[in-house]
Amino acid sequence: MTSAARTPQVRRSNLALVLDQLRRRGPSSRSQLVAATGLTRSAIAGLVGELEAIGLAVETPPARDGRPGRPSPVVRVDSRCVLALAIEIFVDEIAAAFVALDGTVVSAVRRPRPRNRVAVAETVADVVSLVAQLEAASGHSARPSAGHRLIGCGVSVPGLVRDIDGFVVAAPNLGWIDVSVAESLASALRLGVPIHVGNDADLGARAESRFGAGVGSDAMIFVSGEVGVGGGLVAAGRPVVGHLGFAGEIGHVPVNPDGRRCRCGSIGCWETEVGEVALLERAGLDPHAGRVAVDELLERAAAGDRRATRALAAEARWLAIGIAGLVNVLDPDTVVLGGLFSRILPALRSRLDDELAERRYVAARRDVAVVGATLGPQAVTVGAAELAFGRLLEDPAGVMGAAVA
Amino acid sequence: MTSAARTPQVRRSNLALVLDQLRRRGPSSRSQLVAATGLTRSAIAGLVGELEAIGLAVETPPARDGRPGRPSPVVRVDSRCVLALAIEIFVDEIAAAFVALDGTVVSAVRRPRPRNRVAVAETVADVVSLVAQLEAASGHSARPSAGHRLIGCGVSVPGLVRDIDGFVVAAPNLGWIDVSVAESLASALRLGVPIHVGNDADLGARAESRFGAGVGSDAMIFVSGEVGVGGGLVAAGRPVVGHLGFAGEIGHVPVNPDGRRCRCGSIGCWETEVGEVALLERAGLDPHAGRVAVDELLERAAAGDRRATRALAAEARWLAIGIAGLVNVLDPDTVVLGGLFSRILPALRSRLDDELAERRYVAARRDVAVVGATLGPQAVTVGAAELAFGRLLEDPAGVMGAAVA
DNA sequence: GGTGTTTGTTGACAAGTATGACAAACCCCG
DNA sequence: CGGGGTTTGTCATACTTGTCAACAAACACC
Repeated sequence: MTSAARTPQVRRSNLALVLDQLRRRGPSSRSQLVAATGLTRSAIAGLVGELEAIGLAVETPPARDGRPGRPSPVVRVDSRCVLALAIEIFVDEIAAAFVALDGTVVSAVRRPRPRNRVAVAETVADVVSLVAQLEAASGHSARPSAGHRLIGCGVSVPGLVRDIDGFVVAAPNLGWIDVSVAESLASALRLGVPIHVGNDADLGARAESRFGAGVGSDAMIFVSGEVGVGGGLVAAGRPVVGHLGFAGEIGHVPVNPDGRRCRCGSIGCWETEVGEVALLERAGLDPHAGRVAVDELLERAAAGDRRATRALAAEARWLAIGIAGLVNVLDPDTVVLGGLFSRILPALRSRLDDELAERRYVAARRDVAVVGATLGPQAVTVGAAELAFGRLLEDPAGVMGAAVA
Repeated sequence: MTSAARTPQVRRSNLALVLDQLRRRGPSSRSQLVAATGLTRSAIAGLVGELEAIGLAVETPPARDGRPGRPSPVVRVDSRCVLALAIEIFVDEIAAAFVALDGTVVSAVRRPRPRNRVAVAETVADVVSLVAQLEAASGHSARPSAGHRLIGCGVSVPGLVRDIDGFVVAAPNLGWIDVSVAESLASALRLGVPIHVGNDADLGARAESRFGAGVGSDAMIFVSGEVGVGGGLVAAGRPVVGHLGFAGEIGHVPVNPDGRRCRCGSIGCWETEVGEVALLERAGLDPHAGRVAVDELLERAAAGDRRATRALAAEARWLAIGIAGLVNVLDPDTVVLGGLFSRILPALRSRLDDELAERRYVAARRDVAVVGATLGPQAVTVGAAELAFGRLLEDPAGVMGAAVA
């Protein structure tokens, strides 16, 4: 409680609370909202009414549930009125999507791109054209229009993103250093809405925490394996961003002091031992062949290939070493594995569990669920939208213009 | 904001806010409180009046500061009215103290104990006698009395403590497993106030964050080196406890997969490479000789002894490896070194900085201050009291009985 | 001693939730 | 089909809390 609870804050906070409940628990009856929030029936009536008036919620006639008493109308998040534009910038691909407030992806387009076309200006130009394509494909406009209102834009970048202003301090895989992506995109797209930038793994974590494998967990770690290894943390139900917003760079935790030099300059970072490159190298496959090579590896292992099996075992061991450290530091109840790791999880599940049990401090007293991500590649999309919705979720009436009769 | 902002909540929250400000910034004028909280003069007047009425704050006549305008009375935390009883259980020592609401240790006693007398029953008996000694020495009573009111009791234990109920799940150095220290102490001491139990490093972190080297930091890591290595985390200004309360067990992060077996059962835990035992062993000294041996080591190193210097260098290297990992994961603005580490920090400062710079991901873009703890051994005392004051700080009027004319 | 500035005090006001009475809508039962 | 029991929405009212504006008090400065 850093800020004072001034009178208008009360309304704002309760409005946000109701909206949050609706998003968390899905469509709920007003009486359920009363029970969940502790507010009175009249207060809930007023709050729901306001959410409805500003176009964030809709009430549907009560469903007959067979229980005595007057049936309570069902309130749900209005998934048609407001949208967020999610933009994802990866090394070999860019993507754009419209996402509704309830986390559903309304429309999405993605486009691969050559590895030699990742400069900032080129990327921005490509994104502009991709957004135009998205508008054409979806029939929606990214600019404020009648039916659907664009509320914000979230951008995913594989790099260190400063929390306060979305400044990209470094994106090694893109060769970016000190880039104001938000400003560039703002002037190129001219959306008229704020643009927020976030780290891809952080956004994935946000999405999994809200809509995916981390639902219900108040202390979660998201471990995403792609070319590099990224992560996002949730503590006390909230994303951990750290001082500048760089929290979650778990790929660069030193795990092997006698290991290989990492492209970050350090030695024995976790991502020199786990992830696509390390896995494929150990299996004797082309380390830069991407997803198809991983599938090949899994097939070989399933067929009993010795080298493939050993590569997976090594991956499990190093994965366990890193996860054990994170678990001991952060004591989560859930560890969500995303990207590469969720694909190979079935193949190394038992080995991983064994290694983990051996390395967790007082392992017997913990119960950490290590699970695969459930949103797949949509996680980053939804997370970027979540970032864009941030202000709206904190102050629904303020953002929507609060003009209520 | 998970809970609804009901009407009385507003008052509670603002009361807590004012008290928090007074503790954070020290004695403040009412006008300073107005500026800091954003509340109006009349609201502050009411809140300060209530804090005064329930005995948590005192107003003193304004000091002449030479500026125009009506001088504003100075409000300070009343350090006489309420006390917390802090009990510290270490391997070779137990301690008890009365701590005031402003963090000052009013009276303290400590007593060494033989290593073969650490069973739970023995410890509880010793604590009871120590508290009696404290009462005699201080003239205060641990039971509710007229002048000073005991508000709670905080207990520090070197082990895994479950957050919700203070259940000690494991304290390896004491040989404790699944002990309800709170219940045992409650029935032995009969204080009439709630007893809270916490991990020693977590409590030290709390104290350093509030009153020590971490003041003003909203993302801090506290690394405490004693026989083992413990830690406490602060994110977004709040202690990170994790799912069960076990967060901060940084001593058991795997840092050396080819290292020694740790007493926790795992291999290559951080505390097998740093801490008193590792340091003394490398220097060729008795690893269990304690503080005097460390002093001896520091003297030798200052005198140019090769082996001592090398032991310190190794300590710096492994310390940097662990800290770099934590920094990359949590992105703090401050790393506070406590216990052993703060004592040897001057001797390994430059080496540590070099090693850190080499291992931090995108090091140039970060500015993390690595500093020594400032509270010394009092940190745990103050932290335990802080834990005991917890409820009071969240709901001052509710705990104090709110009888205001 | 007057003026300007800052701040505490006071009472009227506004915003929001809580309360309680009442009506509506459902189930069950006869 | 109608009455009793139950749950819930609605409405008017009360209460709590912070805000606002006017005024008085206490200081520095001239």
